Amino acid sequence: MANTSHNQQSASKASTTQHRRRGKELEADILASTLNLIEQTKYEEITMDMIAKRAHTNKSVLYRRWDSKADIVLAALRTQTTDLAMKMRQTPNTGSLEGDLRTLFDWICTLLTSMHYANIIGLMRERLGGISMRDYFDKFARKNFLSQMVRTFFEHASERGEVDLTHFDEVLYDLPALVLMDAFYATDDTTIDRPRLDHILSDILMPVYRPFLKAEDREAR
Amino acid sequence: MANTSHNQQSASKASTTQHRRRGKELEADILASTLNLIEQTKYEEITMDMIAKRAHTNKSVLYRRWDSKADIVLAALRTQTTDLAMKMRQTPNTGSLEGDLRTLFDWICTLLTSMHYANIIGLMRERLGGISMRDYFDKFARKNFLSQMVRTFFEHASERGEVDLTHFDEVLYDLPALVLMDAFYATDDTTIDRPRLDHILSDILMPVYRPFLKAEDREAR
DNA sequence: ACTTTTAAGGTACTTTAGTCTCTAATATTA
DNA sequence: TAATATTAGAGACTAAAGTACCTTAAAAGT
Repeated sequence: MANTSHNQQSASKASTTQHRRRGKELEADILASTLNLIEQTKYEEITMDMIAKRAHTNKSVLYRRWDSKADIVLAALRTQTTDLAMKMRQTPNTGSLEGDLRTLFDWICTLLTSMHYANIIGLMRERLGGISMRDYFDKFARKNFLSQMVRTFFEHASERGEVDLTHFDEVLYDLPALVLMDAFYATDDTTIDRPRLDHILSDILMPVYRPFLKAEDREAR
Repeated sequence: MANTSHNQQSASKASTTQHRRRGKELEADILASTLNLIEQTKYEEITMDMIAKRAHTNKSVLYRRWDSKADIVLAALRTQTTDLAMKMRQTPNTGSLEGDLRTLFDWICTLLTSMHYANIIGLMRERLGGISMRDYFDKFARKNFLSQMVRTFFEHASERGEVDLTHFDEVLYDLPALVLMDAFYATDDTTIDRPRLDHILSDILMPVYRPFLKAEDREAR
């Protein structure tokens, strides 16, 4: 959305008409440039000056909007996942917790095998590894697309009376993201494919979630 | 020539005899100083020069032994956990997987409530948050004390014929560390106490591990 | 139209991780 | 004891994140 509306007519200094960008327009351009960079360069090799230069603006402007390099990169990334969430239509609602989770994992699988996102694991491992644990946990864990979606599934399940969340722990919403993160980072051969994802869902996540299902819903499997 | 280098010996401590430390002796002093610093200062506020100065040595010496700030801090931390492992005697071997895990969690609980380690959560959250995801996963995940110990439990259980690891996934060794990490970082009220730990073990970890127990061992709980 | 306020552009500065290179003390070997 | 090899000490240097401050374009208000 709001794509490349205005081009930088004259790339160099000889620009006759300046059209100084402001507000959302400038912000969108900066995030697009950041995303563009992170698709080619790993996190620690990106400099704020590179981002500024590519967006034809300047470091001060960046720091006026975001507090740090991690902030701007994560913000850029979030535009992408939000975009992705759009493509994937809205939150699944199959009528059962396990069904919703399977749909989500199908999406992830599609995402991982699709042309455009084929290198997303490499991206996570190589390009985003420089992000700090604090930035990850403060700005990404539990705020990320995946964890939010899992939380929603449980809210829906709770409304349906499918689960009893009396002894539920917040950690559990984040578990899929954590386990996938660990698998992405720590797997030497980077083949996170459908069987592996199926296994993670069936043999790791579902055994944790199943005890929270009310008795009558537990017969599955 | 003509530099004023020799005034340095009287500068810091009136040490008449120089005794230039070398090898392991120097290394131990540096790690002790690092640990000392990290007990008072958060990771990103520690500078390599601070470490060097406190150890009465110099940055070059640090970089000759370790590749980065993360390296040296994690190395210092590892001396501590190794030390802790000593205090805790060796790896538990109660004769059952669940027993071993419970012993481990008891240790963690003791550790968390003991005077000296009371602020270890704060330490993790505030002092080590600056470590990058890459450093965490490359140098800590699956290499840490906890994950290694869990792996050992499973090896013992496998030798006893208690578990069947045919469909086991490496992620599972790291799961306790991951879940605790998430709980430590993402919990607003930082009370990771015995009930919470019990809950994490009983309601999150054991449900994942139990399916790998052979049928006859599964009656527990 | 004119003034005020807001936000972008630009540049120099500070700090710290990490590198480089030279000198000096100590260990090793002859 | 003397030559040689190691490794510590010292300090200058580079690069990049983040800050400070000032100038300039363009809104918004009068």
